Amino acid sequence: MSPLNGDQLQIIRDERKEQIMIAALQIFARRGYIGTKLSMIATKAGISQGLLYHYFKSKDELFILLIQQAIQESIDGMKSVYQLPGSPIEKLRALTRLDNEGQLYFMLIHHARTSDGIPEEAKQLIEQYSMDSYVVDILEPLFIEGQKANEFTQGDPRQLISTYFTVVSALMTLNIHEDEAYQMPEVNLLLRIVTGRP
Amino acid sequence: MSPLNGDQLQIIRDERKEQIMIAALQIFARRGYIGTKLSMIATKAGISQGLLYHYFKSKDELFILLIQQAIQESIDGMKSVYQLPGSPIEKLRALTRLDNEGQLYFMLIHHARTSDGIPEEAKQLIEQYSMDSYVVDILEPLFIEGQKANEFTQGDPRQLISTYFTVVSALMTLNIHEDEAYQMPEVNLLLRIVTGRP
Amino acid sequence: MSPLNGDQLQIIRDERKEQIMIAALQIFARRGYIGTKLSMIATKAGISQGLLYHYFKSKDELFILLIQQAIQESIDGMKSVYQLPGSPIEKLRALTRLDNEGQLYFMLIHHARTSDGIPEEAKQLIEQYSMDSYVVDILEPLFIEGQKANEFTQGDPRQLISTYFTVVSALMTLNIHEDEAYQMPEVNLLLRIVTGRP
Amino acid sequence: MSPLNGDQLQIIRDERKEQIMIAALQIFARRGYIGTKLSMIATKAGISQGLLYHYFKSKDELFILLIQQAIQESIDGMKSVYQLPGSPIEKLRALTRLDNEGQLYFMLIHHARTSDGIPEEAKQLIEQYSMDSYVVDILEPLFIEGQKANEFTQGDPRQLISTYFTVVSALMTLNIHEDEAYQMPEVNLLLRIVTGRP
DNA sequence: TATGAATGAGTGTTCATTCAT
DNA sequence: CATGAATGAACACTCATTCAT
Repeated sequence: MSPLNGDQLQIIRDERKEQIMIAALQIFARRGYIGTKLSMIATKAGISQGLLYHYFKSKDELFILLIQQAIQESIDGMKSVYQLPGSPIEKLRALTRLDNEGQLYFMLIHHARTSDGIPEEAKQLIEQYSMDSYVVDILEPLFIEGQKANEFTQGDPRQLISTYFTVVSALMTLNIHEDEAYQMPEVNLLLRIVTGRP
Repeated sequence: MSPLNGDQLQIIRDERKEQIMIAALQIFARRGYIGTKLSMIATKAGISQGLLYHYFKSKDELFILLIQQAIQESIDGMKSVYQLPGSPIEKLRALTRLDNEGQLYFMLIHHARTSDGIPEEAKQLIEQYSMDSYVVDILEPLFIEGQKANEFTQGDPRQLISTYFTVVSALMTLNIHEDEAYQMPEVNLLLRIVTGRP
Repeated sequence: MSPLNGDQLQIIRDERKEQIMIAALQIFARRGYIGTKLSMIATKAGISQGLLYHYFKSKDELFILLIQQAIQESIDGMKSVYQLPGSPIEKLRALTRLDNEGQLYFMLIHHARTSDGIPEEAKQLIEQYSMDSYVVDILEPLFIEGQKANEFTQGDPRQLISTYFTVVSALMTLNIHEDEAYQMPEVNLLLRIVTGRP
Repeated sequence: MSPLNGDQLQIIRDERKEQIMIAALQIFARRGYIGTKLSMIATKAGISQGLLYHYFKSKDELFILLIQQAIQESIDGMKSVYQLPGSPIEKLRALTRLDNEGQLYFMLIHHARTSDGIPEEAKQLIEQYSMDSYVVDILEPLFIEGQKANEFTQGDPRQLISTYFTVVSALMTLNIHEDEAYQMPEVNLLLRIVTGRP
């Protein structure tokens, strides 16, 4: 009945898949794996629950794909820091102000790392993507440059990255909830960890 | 004539109750409210599931009691900072190194604050225990003293406390998982937020 | 393109809902609220237990809907007495011979009135539907007419209605069980309460 | 340790057993078999739940014993009608005004007869105690005498008894609930069934 | 492809019954 | 005898997943 050719169909399929994943990301990131019901995702994506299973084999698969995407986006984001303008400290400040989708990816990873009860494969993906092998590697040149320029405090740059990244990562989770009580700290206060200056 | 002395019975009851709450704390803190099944708590406490209901009316009640305890312990912990020896900075450093149970309480509160699906009463308890009214109030004298002694950076002490506490609080969650990847930062690095010095 | 026409779907839904309610009525009426397990209803309706929850939010809701229906049917039945042929005494005789479904509704109400452990809302519905405000009001003209025609005994018609209705109502409960021991009385014997004649 | 001899112990035992049965009767009669929890009986009897099992093997046994007692008391009550003073109609009027405990027994039997889910043995006891073989047999001489004295309406006395007894029995259930809506009918109105006179 | 009805395994909770003291 | 802690087999209800249409 449909005159659409194979390619067009594939494109529609991919768009629909992307649309579902965006909806899923928002809910998984805020509610965690167990707290997320497929009905929520379906409703947010504007489709029926059954249709989810035409695109994803299971809740697990959908979650794992999101984790993979989150890891990839996160790595890409880190790498793009070098394209940002300004001095090392300015680059880092800009990196710290992630856009909303970036924050969701952070939260998703943070959640997957700190919760029990998530799919085993997701756990393993997260483990592989350890800070040492990715984030720290990527940011090391920036920090070394910053230290040379005397913008950053001295000491092991890898440990500095690790600490800073951990703090920022943990704070994302709070920020996304717009929780008045946990006031999102001033970026400048956080940067003190790296700069060692008021 | 009575099979067991009333006092003895009460003591046994209290011990058993405490034993269940300790088990529950460990699981709730790590897995969150929804992710925690009563069967897990029962198994961890070494009792049957049904017995839980001799001691607690419901999962909600158990959770709420834990939240109350967590808040109380947290407040007490904060207040005890003034009994610690040393200068303001040394007091704060010691406070930051909480014992394991303290960390679990932190995680529990952190979790309750950042998750959906929590019992309404628990939510409200957490709200009442906002940083402004408790933590910040309690720590304000310490920070002002630190600023006078020029150990702490200048600026609004309340904002400083809020930021530092938020960061430490968020990091507790990671530390408890003994997650090698998220390396628990050096306390000294964190203190830079407060001291403004390397 | 849509798999099923919206109207068709709604019809199927309504039929299925009706089918469940009929099954539920039979079991609730005989076994009472507490004595009725959802598995019984599901089995009788030929569906799975989980499916019940696509049509009714809870056991309570299902029960309350049945009570509402029972009250409505009961009122409608009373009102229809005036469409029946014959003299007042003949009309009343016909009304006393209710069909099977009518009897189930009577039993349901009877049960809800005389049992503990019923949902609060159901209790309230029953209270509102007190004899005074509905049944007695509706039947009063019939009884007054019967008294004028000298077919009914003299005295307060409202009290007469109340008594007669209470007796018939209580007897329904027995009849439904096809209990040989409690033989359903001859209608004529019961009518003596109203007529005051052999 | 106890200096009590065997007989005294047995007496105490029997008293305690009776005390439990009285408590059980009140609750079973009002709430039915399923609706009655052993904890309710224990509380009402002022003993612990466990102690129930020193006197009764199970909930079923307790219920069955009560049914047996109810049947026996009911038969004895019927028989005692002949000791009452007055004419047949006055005797019947007095019988209809049962004391509270008698009403509870009626309700218990009524409940057991009209509910599903009660122990099989209780069901069988009730069946054996059919009206034909007991109640009707016992009351038949009274009714025949009443008919001879022209106090009662003519016709099959056994059917008359059956009807009257059924109506009274069903009404007990309502009366015990002190339900304003179901107004307990005037005894005189009920007696019309038997007398055929206003 | 798309729907939503349908299923069943699993959760929180209750309660008759048993048991150590 | 007497207690109340302890158990486990239900029960009401939820939700990921399947399936007929």
